[in-house]
Amino acid sequence: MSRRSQTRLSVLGALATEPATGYGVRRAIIETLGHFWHESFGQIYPTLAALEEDELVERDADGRFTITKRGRDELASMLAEEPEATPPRNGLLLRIFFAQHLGRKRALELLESTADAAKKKLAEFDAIERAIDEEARPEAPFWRATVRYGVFHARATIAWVEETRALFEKPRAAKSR
Amino acid sequence: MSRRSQTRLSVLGALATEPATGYGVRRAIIETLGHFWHESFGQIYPTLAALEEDELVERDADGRFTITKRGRDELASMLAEEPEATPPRNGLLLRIFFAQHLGRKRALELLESTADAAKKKLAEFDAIERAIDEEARPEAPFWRATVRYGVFHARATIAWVEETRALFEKPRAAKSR
DNA sequence: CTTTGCATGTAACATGTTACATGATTCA
DNA sequence: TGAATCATGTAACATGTTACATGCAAAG
Repeated sequence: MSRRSQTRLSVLGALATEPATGYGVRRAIIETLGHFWHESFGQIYPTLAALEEDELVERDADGRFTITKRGRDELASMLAEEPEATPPRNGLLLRIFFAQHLGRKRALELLESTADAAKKKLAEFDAIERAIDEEARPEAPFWRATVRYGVFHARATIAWVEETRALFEKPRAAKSR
Repeated sequence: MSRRSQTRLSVLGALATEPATGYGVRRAIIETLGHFWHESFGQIYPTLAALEEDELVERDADGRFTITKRGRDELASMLAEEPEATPPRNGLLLRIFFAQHLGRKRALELLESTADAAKKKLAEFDAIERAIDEEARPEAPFWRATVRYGVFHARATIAWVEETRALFEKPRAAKSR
């Protein structure tokens, strides 16, 4: 059962903040968790149906879904489980690892585009941080923590590119056969 | 076609380094890429059969697979593609984001176990770095780069936990930046 | 009156994991 | 002899994406 569905968790979490339609759940997830979570309609609608079946959510008169008491209990219990250790699959590192077959020039280009993407994210995170501060919701510390995670890791990526660029530019060790 | 199989890429890459049986491919991937890549037998065997069908690999007398010339070309071309942007699904951040429903104590425990795991990884990365230096292979700069990525990001996680712990322990002081 | 956004849903497909079946070889 | 490791494979299942079909309502 290792790969229990975290879709349920994300949907219940979204509804715990605010009742919404299926469409609205997706929008909420994109707007708030977009940088580190993703759900598609093909997952959300069947999940909502299953949650309703289990009486964890209810559909109100407007067609919006509201989380029930049992739903909140279930949410708390799912949150308490250890986060699923996603099997690691980092496409960037796969390419760097085999970069000998890619060539130095392309490898350097890959590094640059990685750094550019990280810098773009940093700017976005900065905007999100300010938005959270302005709203001053009770959830603010938690939301802020997720954004800060993004900031720390984007900076780590940029620093890694700096170091790695130097490593790749040195002709000494990086000569391919 | 956005979700092209990167299993092919990892298997071809492993065979470009050294011919191996299906079992050996898996072992090679675990030993070398284990921290940022994963393949299961259920993927490897059908992938090897498909690669053989496409004449990208050949089976030699001992039953080991060897990459062909076409296989090397295909590998180079796959490496040149932009890394797949894996839909973001970070179970830790999902829990942190909804941590209001989890409780402060459990949230802090989650932070601590995250930091512990990161510290353990740092030690492992350190050992791998030294092993790479000792072997002195031509691939060393690239292998080293992947490990260094892990180091930078593990450190980022530890630093983030430090900051976040403070944020959770006294939610009033949410002004730092 | 047409485009855009809201809203729901499904079917086909792609991907990937887990559990199992099977057998050979190596080594203590 | 018995355990561990090497080795191959498949079937059932879980998960998730993409493309499509459908329709309403608001805005321009």
